[in-house]
Amino acid sequence: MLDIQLLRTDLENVVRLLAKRGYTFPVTEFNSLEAERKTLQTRTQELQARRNAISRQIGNAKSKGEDVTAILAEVDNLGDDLRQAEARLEQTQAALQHILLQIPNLPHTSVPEGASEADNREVRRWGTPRAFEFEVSDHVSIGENLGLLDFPTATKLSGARFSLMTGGLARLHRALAQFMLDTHTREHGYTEAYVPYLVNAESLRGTGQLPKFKEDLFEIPRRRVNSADSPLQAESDQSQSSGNSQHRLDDDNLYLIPTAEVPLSNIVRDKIVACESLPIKLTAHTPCFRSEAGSYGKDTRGMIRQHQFDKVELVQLVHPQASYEALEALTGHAEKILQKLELPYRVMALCTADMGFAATKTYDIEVWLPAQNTYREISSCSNCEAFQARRMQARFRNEKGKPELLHSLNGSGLAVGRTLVAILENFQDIEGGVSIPKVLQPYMGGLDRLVRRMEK
RNA sequence: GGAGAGAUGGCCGAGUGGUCGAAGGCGCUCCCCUGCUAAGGGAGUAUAGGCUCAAAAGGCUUAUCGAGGGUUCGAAUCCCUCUCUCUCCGCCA
Repeated sequence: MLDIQLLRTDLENVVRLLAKRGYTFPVTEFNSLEAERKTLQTRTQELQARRNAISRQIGNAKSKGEDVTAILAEVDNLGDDLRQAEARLEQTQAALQHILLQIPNLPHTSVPEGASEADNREVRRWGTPRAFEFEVSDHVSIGENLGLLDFPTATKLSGARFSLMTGGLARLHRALAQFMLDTHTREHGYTEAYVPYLVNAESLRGTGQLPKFKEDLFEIPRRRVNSADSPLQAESDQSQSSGNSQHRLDDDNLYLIPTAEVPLSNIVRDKIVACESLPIKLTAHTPCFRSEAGSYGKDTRGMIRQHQFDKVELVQLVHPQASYEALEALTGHAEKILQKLELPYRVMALCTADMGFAATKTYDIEVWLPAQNTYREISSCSNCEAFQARRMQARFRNEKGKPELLHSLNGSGLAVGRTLVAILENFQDIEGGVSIPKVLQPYMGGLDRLVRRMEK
């Protein structure tokens, strides 16, 4: 969420910056709502002040045993006026809030301007793609030929975009997650966390998935007893507006996390942490769930795009002055994993058009996939500045002792499934085996190669 | 799932309709006193808004006592709904 003060004082600049990322700010609507808000708020507060003053007067008079009927007559119609003003103000503020929650973050000055992902800028490359002396297979063929990857059965169990791994492949998957966690906790100073995989709407609003990207999420409705058949309940239900109770019902639902960024970042929601406790660096290995609505036909083969995938997430909550430095460091932490695994990759600075909703600046890390003969995203590292912190009311006590919004960053370190894909494809051999990167071998009980087991 | 008890500031805790953003204590900050230490005295110490001001300072003002709604001129206090926490019973990895 952007600072509404900024919209009031420097709207022109905000509109210009948002246009860079292809977002058209509803200027007229905002201005008229804002003007309305101002009038209504002033009037409401005046009425409230009057009510408070008169009530105080009544209290005074009563304590002295004086007659208050004269004063009471004075407030006769104040109540209605006030109620009306309050209701209209609330409506206007809700409308403003609605607009505010839909506005993406402003791009940082260092972000390349662009119209599509084609305008992303390569920052650096690491490693050299291996030259194969045979025709490479993709991870699906490799995994299936090993007898360790089974999409038809996964489809039987759940449907499209799920996968089933067994044996050495399942273990390799687990080894990867362990290896990543160990590296980040032991070498990069992150604290490991175990987090809920189901979160409430408030948390998702905090990190920016709600309200705008609801259709990307898996929603778990809370079972509620229908109280309509209980006459006692039904009666009390009528006292509430139906719109309100509907709203509450929605808000009560839980959602499967699309990324551990949500639970990790929301740890500081509604908190004011001590300045000395920054930076807070957290990592967690979790499954992630995405409905992938709107990606029909994209990456339908294999485990690149799944409804459920594992990821080791990195989150940092930092002092505002340190956030861009932290973004470089965090990206480096994710890169380190690929380096240790000896997987070639490149780092892309996303252009204004390709960045996520909450980010001011994002680096994507793309790993080399021989079968696709291209680099594919395996991590996305973003600085959100105060955008999420403002939604979450996540603050720290600054040097002057005043609460100030902190900056939040997140990045994958890394997507486990895609890393597995990269290993299968980059380390395949001519016999259909896959050698296991050195750093993973201790996690595999010393195993150095996946091979097809002889059928008995 | 059943029965009960709760939710107040950084923490503890008082407050059952009026001047309460909230007593008292602890903690913290500053000042005073005291060779040092210990003890003592004083002052301060929530957050988010709005209006005003060129800005800062300041001034005026609103909201917030788990959340939402209601009653009332007036709600931390009364009523309703929900959420969460704790205790006991049952069930369970």
